[in-house]
Amino acid sequence: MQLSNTEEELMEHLWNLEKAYMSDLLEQFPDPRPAPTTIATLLKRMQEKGFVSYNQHGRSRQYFPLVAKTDYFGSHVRGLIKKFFNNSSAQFASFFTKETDLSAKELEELRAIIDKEIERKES
Amino acid sequence: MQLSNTEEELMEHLWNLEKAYMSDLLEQFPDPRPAPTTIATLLKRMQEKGFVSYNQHGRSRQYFPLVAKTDYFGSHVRGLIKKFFNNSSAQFASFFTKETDLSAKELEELRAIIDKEIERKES
DNA sequence: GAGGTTGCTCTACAAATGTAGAAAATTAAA
DNA sequence: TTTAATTTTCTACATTTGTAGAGCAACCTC
Repeated sequence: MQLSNTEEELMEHLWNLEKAYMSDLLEQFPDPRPAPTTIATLLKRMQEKGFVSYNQHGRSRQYFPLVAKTDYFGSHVRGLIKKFFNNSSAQFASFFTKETDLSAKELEELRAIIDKEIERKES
Repeated sequence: MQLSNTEEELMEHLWNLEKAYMSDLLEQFPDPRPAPTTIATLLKRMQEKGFVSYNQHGRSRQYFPLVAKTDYFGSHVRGLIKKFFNNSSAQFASFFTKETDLSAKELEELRAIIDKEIERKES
């Protein structure tokens, strides 16, 4: 099952913190903070969906992600590519570089990454 | 407002066809086809959300997208980048190349694209 | 040890989503 | 022209999402 939008936002915070108590998570939200019960509900649903677990640490729980950000994100992107780009990563990459307006520096950086990848692949 | 998942799928077909009658759209779906009323409902909602319009063409309507795929997709990706990569395209690109397991050929292709972009930028 | 604070579960409820039947209107087909 | 298929609107209903109060248990504080 998929995370909903709000759940995803919460997950982001959890990925950043790696481990967190309710209060830590609550703190992460910008000012008109959601009610603590809202966060609690979300965490519960996320547990049911298998994205989050916790360690009972004294009185309360220290939550942590069960799914790595890279995994989650990777499958997300693959989904997009499949849906919009006929499953062609290169087609996507092409679109991406053209459309997202990378700076010269970013482009250089990206090329370096790719070169490294190519090298890695060759060995 | 955003398209929901099913709406997005339908939109995909519409982008592919460019213009389409109900029946054309219905045909696009793999076998356990949704009921025609389902498609109709979706189209209606998509019109309300401003993603689709139509020309009354004789008895029925020829639907067409109001939003270009590249625009829709671009803002989608930008959203992801913002949410997951701290708004850094390069960070995203790096992740992308590392994680999506491009083939050697795709990597070469991608590098060519980037080189071209760099060139374009320099001029 | 009485009262506030925190974190949790349970319950609730409005809005959005996924799905489609009923019915009307139109048209194609026999 | 009677019948059958097509397209649309309306209505409906279960599920999921966003949001949070009520209430309870555990703790902290004086």
